[in-house]
Amino acid sequence: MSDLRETRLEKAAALAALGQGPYALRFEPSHRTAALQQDHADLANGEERVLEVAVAGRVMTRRVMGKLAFFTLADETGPIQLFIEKSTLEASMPEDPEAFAHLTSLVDAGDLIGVQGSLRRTDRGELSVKVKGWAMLCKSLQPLPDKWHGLADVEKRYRQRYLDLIVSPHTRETFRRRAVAVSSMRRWLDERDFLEIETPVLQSVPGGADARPFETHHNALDLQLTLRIATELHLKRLVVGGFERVYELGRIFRNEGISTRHNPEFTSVEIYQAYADYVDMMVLTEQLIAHVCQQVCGSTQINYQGTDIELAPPWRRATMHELVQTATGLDFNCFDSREAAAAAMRAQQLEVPALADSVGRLLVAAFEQRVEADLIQPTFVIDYPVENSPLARAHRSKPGMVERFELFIVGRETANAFSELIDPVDQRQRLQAQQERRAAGDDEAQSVDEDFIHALEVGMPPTGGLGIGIDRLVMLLTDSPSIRDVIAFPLLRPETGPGAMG
RNA sequence: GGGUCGCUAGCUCAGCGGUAGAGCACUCGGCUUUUAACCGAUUGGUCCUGAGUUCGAAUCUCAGGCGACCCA
Repeated sequence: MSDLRETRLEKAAALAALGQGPYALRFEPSHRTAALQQDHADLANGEERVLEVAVAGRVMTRRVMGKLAFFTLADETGPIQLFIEKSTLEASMPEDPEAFAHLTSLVDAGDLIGVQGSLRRTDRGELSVKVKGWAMLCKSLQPLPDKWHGLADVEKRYRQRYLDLIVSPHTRETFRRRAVAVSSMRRWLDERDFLEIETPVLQSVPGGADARPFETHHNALDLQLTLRIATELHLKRLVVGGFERVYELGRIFRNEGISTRHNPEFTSVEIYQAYADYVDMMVLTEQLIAHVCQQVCGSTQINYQGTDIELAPPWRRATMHELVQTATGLDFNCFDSREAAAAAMRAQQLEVPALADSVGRLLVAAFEQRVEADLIQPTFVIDYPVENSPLARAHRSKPGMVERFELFIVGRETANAFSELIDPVDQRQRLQAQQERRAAGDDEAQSVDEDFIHALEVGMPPTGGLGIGIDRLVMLLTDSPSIRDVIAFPLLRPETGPGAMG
């Protein structure tokens, strides 16, 4: 390992002695490789094209055979072969009579080089740059991952993502798609007069979701602060302030476990539209996600882990009550006590969580156990019990319920929306009930944010609000099984011990 | 938090109670149509850690560490 590094440092010194860097200031490529591959697809085997090109990239493989060598050079768009002939190279580089020996002995796989030459398709049909000049751009001191197996160690893929990106075109494509998803989402919202306004990450009262926050401290004010667990309460303050369409797409932090669907920091977009309700938000959700899917995948029909998914609107809408009744035979409207519901659930071999202290919470428990995982095609699950939704408005016609939906795709919660609660008296009671649960030991329960209540007392228009988990959406659009596949640098335990990489 | 599996050369892995192995990579030599190039040679090890069983442990047992997958 360190032998390889020593050898490469020696080669770097040899290059420096030849006036070749090894860390060049700049290089001007004339083309990217994918464009060359595409534009010269018609070049016949063994033919050469009268065209001088300059390309830059990383040397991926080397095959040296006497007085002829083949390298593959990859730029961001992909690979192209270098056809390196001793006689040609040395005839066009009179300043270095050993140009071929230098190129083949001082350039290793992993180095970044620039080459210039003409285009030639080899007898075996590989489009190549026939090299007439070369320059070292950056000497690499570390080996590339195994050229055949790649980065087989999953952990190393996340820990050293740069290596994963170098050797895995699929990983590059995933992050390219993520960028397209985010930018097309912003553009769609901007075109509809939504304003993106940034709200604080550092908060003294975390709110807007049931989750444990990360804690931190501001020295100058000697103030305990938490990282935000949602953007909801500040975006609503902006609606109170008169912005009728606002959103924020950004990072959220929740102090919880790590799984294939959870990373402690993740990205959400929250969208608020004044004078709208949750039915309007359903339409907005399906339009927005279908649009993003079209932009990213070129179609609204996609395949996720072997299952075909159709994202063209309209999507199925079903109440939580109906879904649970269909799946379990239990009609939760009929239960007049928690015990009655619990007994009926046990009769169906459903687990009855001790923390679920009401019929509504049991309904949610039954939903999670028997329905959620089977909601493969996009489905709006509508009308939730009030107990679990302290920021959603009471249902217009169903007592004990709120106007809320969650969007499920491939069995995963992907979006959450309400007709927002704008009654400050009701809101205070709901948050106080949460605070009591908190005092009783539920550390995911919410607290009372007095300034937020004050804002509601100033008056907020009827508003529809929506949150979408960007990471889970990107997983869907990139066919990724784990959230770690769509986060460039997912949280990992730091490496310790003598081999630690920092 | 529970279960299953894994940890041996830089990488991918074999070895499962008796001298530590292969392929690739690296280094050196050869080679003008290769693309996992090929041919030859040389390098390269805290077998995750600790304790135990044994004449003898990479191998068996126990504990711990780290990771992957599944479940909650």
